[in-house]
Amino acid sequence: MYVELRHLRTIRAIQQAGGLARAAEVLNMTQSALSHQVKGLEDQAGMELFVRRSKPMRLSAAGHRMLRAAERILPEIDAMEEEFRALRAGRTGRLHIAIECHACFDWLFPVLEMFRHAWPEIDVDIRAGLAFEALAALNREDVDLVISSDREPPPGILFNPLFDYHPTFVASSQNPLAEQPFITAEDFRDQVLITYPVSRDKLDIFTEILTPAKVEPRAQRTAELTAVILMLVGSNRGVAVLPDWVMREVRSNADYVTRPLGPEPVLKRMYAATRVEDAGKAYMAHFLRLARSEPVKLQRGG
Amino acid sequence: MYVELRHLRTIRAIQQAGGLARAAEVLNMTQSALSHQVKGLEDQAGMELFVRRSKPMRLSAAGHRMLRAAERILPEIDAMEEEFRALRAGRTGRLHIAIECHACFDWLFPVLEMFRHAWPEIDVDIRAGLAFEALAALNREDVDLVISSDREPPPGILFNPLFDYHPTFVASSQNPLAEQPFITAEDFRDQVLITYPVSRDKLDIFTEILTPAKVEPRAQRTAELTAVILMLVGSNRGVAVLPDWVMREVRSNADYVTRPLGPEPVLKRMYAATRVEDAGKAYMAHFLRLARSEPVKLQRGG
DNA sequence: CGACATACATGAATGAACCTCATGAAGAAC
DNA sequence: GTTCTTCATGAGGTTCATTCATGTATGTCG
Repeated sequence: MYVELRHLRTIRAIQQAGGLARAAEVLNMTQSALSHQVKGLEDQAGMELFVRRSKPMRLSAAGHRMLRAAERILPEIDAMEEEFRALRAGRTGRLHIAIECHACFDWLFPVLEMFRHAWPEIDVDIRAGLAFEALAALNREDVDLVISSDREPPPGILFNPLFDYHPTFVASSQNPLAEQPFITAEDFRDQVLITYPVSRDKLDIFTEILTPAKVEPRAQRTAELTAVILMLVGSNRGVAVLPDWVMREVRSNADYVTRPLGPEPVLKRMYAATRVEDAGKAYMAHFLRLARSEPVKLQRGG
Repeated sequence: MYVELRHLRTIRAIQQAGGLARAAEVLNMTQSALSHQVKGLEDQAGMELFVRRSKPMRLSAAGHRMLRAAERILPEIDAMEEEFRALRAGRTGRLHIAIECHACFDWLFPVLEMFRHAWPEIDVDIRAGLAFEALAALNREDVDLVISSDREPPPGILFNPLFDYHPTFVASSQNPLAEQPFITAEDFRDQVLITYPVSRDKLDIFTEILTPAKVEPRAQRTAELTAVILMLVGSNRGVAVLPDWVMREVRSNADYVTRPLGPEPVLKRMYAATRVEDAGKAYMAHFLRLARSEPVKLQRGG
């Protein structure tokens, strides 16, 4: 039994138009075509879908069952097609974001909140968990945007610069290092380093400082949340290196000291990686604009 | 955009099989056919539904949207097709019943209850309201069975006899007519007659007694429910004529008297009208068997 | 790094499915 | 009874999905 949407449309049209000839007009076909089609469908179904005793033919019991299916399914199809039209028009789309940078939650949430208001139809999501191989996921279209500070764009991927930041040292004000004007790799030998639970090549402190200098901290422990890391640092259980914008709240707090990594301060750039073919999309451009300006405002405001 | 179920099946198969070639096997087509089809579908959609950068091709964002539609719609179709198979096999069907005879609720409910257990898949319903023109509704396939005591079967309709019954007079034991051995038309001249709220040609007392004798009762009032009619009769607010099986409960009650209509008792036959083409159906035969035997048992049991 | 295997795309040809046209039959309306 | 409406039917043409044969790109293994 090979039912097709065409058949469902026919069933519905005949019911609504109250007859085969009228339905044919609605469907832009000849009455003959519809008659043939109904006959074929009834052959497939193995039973009569219409009662022909009275003249304008009417649905039989079985026909009513099929009408029910039609009335469930066809609106579903219409909705999908409407969504595709919107998709083509660029009014809607998907923005699933992967973040390689844990601390980015800080500014990403406010940005997404603003974005959602401007583009309510866009399917927005943050996909944690696949921090690994986020760029591959971008290529596979598992996600549509990756927040990253990598630098070598693979082919087909665009790295849109967002803003610059300083990976910044933070410690308890009781920590001896609080005396120094800046912090170097060697200073970490005696420290417990607190980081996000991700691989070292995703952590600025390793990629920029420790790994090049071949220095290993005394110990390393991890915490998921920025607030937890700062709490541990505040109680002098260790030191951390976080992007400067995270320091907003602790800079005015006497329990903490923040210091640049030195001697010359490390400067890194945050990127939003997208597929090149998404570059032209209006909602994508809007998101990038927000992601460029809002974090900076937050930073200044703090 | 002419989406067809074939396309939805394709989308789902490619997703499940994890690739076009494998999906082609599942769908019993060549890989080439599927490739052409996907291309056509993407032309229709106006965008790529699959990502071809990596080798086994995968759904794009838009493709995922279509997959969602497929996963909603295809089970719906499968369910319908399964139902049609069951319909062809006679395991299922529809049994919508119209009753021209109000008092028939009494035995119809127990019968339907038994029937539902034996044929749980049959779509059972009682359609009140269209007591008028019930036979026309049967022809239009609005209903599948009509409980009636008419006698002239229209072409295409089968009148299956169920059982015979006596329209029986019932009154309060305080009513003077309680003295008589039987009741005639003339006896109603001084009585308030209580009936169901239907036209006179559906009421035995009129068709069999009063109309032929051209007798009009003193007054007529109506009540929907048998229990209400009996209550009114019991408090001597009027008299009624009901099928004998209804009297089951009141016959042993000293407040009531029941009398045959006379001089020779009126005998009527109850029928279940069906379409001739439904005659062969197993569930229909089963229902008729129940409707023949159960009311009689109820009558004896009472 | 080159050879081989795998996976998808393409083009022409075939054939089935669907549509139209012309016409017939059977109710329904007058 | 005549006429109008409504659906059915058959032949013929066109469209469109599928197949076969082959090309191309990607992934994999020695």
